[in-house]
Amino acid sequence: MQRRFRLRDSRDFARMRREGRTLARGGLLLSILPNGLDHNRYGFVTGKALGKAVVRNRVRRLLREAMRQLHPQLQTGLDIVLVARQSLVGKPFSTVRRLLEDLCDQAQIRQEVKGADEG
RNA sequence: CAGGUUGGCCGGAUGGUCGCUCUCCUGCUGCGGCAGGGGGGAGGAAAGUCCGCUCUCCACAGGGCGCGGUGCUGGCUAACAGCCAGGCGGGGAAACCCGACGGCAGAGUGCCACAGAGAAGUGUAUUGCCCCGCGCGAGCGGGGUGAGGGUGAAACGGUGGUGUAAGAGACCACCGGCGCGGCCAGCGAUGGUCGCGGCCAGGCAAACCCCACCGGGAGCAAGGUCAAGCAGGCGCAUUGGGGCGGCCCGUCCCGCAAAAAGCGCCGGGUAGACUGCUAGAGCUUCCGAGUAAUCGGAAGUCGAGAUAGAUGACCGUCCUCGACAGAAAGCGGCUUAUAAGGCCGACCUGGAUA
RNA sequence: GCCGCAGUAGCUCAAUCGGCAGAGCGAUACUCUUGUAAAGUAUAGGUUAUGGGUUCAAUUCCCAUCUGCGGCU
Repeated sequence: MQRRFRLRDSRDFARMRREGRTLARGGLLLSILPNGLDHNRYGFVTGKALGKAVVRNRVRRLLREAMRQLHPQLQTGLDIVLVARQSLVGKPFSTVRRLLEDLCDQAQIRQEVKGADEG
């Protein structure tokens, strides 16, 4: 996940909390808000309630990898924030990936990809 | 061979594809970057933040009081509450392990609940022992005494004798303990030995305190440069305001009456970029000094630098099947957490054999 | 990352200079009532966060650990 695709400004996070659309499933929160740019920006929130630094790093890396694989299929011009909850700790990558796909389908931000029949 | 003590090392290995971050080279560029290739990319504890420093700012970091820390001795170190060596005390048959280990006898103050006669003062007397007086007698009154019983976590030396009405360091011998002095060994803590003394002195300083030594405060979110942005107000001449963050002295800065500037307080604005930022008390090997910690020298070597915060995903192979755990300025320690096990030493005890 | 504070009964808090850990609310049982509430009486409830140390004796003093909370850009 390159730096220009990261969501970094705390005011953007605050705007997301106020105006964003939020979906939740299985210990994962997905918030979406249009950003007016020609690309997407992503933010990952892994708070201290998840555990120690190793646990938080692990969760964030899984989320980032899952989002990286899903990125070409998504609509552009969105700010997307993923918030991890306690129940996500210890889940394998396949579970996290499937959870994220389901959330994106529920939010209807996945573009129609021909020839891709996953899930 | 069996049992035990102790020190150190290892903290999964390897290959492919797709990604992340830093850096170098080449090319392109609309100077924001992009493409290709090469290289580096978490730990022994990175952790807790318990100590010590480097560094940065507070003008310099000065004296006294206060406050805090350390506490056997010598050494090592940039420094330490760390390490090494030694002493003393305790545990163990031994190897060895543990110890905040200055001073209640250098002075003063305080506390020692309950129980007990008495908890530290030249103090006390329930039972007991002894003497005197009274009474036919059981006993009662007065006095002496502190050994025994009893209480307690702790009770004012122990044994034997002299002495006495009964006794008691009241006196004597030995022992234990304490203090002083001499000599010997040691840099020293201390140990050994000889003599003298008073008869014996309770415990607690992780109780106040005393003594010796050390410590100015804050912390990389320190600090510096640039950009963007906002709104100003109040105080500052006589023994004024402030640095000084506990106080005082001393010292320094500003002001000393036009304005400006400066300093301080309150309020408002910003949360971006660069820097600090990683070559250092560095690491490896060898040689030398030292019992050791460590130090000196030579040669070689460069091993993270993010900033919503880089190590991940998938597929294989092998093994003894993988724990605790993730850098945020950098070091030296301490403490705590740690799977399956493996490897290399040193030493003690017992047995067997030579 | 750095700095600081706290932990006692189910909850909110006490406990002098170290000397048998208490109060209010709550809980349980009983009385009162036709019944409930209120009121009254009684009872239980604690490894003082955890583990060591000093002391005759520790909630208190010291050290380490765990948990929670706050501040600094």
